[in-house]
Amino acid sequence: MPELPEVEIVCRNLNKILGRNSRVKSWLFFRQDLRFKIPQKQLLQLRGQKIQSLSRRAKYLIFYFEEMALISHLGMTGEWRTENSGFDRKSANYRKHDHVCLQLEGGVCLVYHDPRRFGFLQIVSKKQLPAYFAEFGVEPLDSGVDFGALTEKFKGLKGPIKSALMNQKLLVGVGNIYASEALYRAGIYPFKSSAQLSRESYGRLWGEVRGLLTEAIKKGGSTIENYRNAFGEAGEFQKGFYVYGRQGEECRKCHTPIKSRVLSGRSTFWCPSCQKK
DNA sequence: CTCCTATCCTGCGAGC
DNA sequence: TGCTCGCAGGATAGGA
Repeated sequence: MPELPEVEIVCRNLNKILGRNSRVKSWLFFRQDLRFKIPQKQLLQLRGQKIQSLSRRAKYLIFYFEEMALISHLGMTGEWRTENSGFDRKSANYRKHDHVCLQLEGGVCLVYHDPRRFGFLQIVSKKQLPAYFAEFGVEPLDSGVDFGALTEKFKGLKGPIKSALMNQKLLVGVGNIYASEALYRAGIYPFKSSAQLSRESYGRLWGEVRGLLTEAIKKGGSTIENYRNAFGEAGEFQKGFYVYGRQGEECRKCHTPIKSRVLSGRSTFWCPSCQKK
């Protein structure tokens, strides 16, 4: 589920909830061995504190407290959902793989659910945040991104363009699905070397990345109107995929069968006619 | 340096 | 029906 659009949607939905109830009452821990061990003691120290704001950086959620920040990464299968106060392990709506419950004053609980446990929660001081994200690339949806400079960086790379597009040190938020989709939209062969791609192609690619992510946020957001029950779930956008998961099916534009091949261990999809070598 | 592989986990669908 | 296999949207350590 979570590439940039999905994390952005979770962030927006959580913000709606936190607008009303934002003070931490306490925490419940059902399981602590996520990707990293849950920092229980530090989380408990946040009791009584207000969540000042919640934002997204790359595929990470950041909850801001007085001195500290809580970082939440959803890994592959992480979800936050709401439950009413009184939720615990014995509640009827407790689900397998619910690991943490953040109880807010005012009667709402935020429950972190993550079957594969690739996600994590970390506490860092707010001062440490710039260092934490120092190695991360540009936000594709920010205004004022220097895409010319990004193009030059990409042109200095050796590997295939799809790998570069997924490298979070250059550009954040694009994962395996949106990489294939963006390259399709831009008419770029995924295995083409980053260095050999023309500046014109890069110009198209950045435009398509932004358009794609924006559109995905819009579609996901529309399905998740009833965010209190369903936020965190994938939206409608998968219906609009042009290539992802469509190997053997016809290209929506030219009817050529979509191909797929593994690149760096990740399934890669493209239309051999629309995306020429 | 850069690139690829394996790995952390559970669930699901395909195929037998 | 029930089993095994392969694969899944992230990120990183370690080897070549």
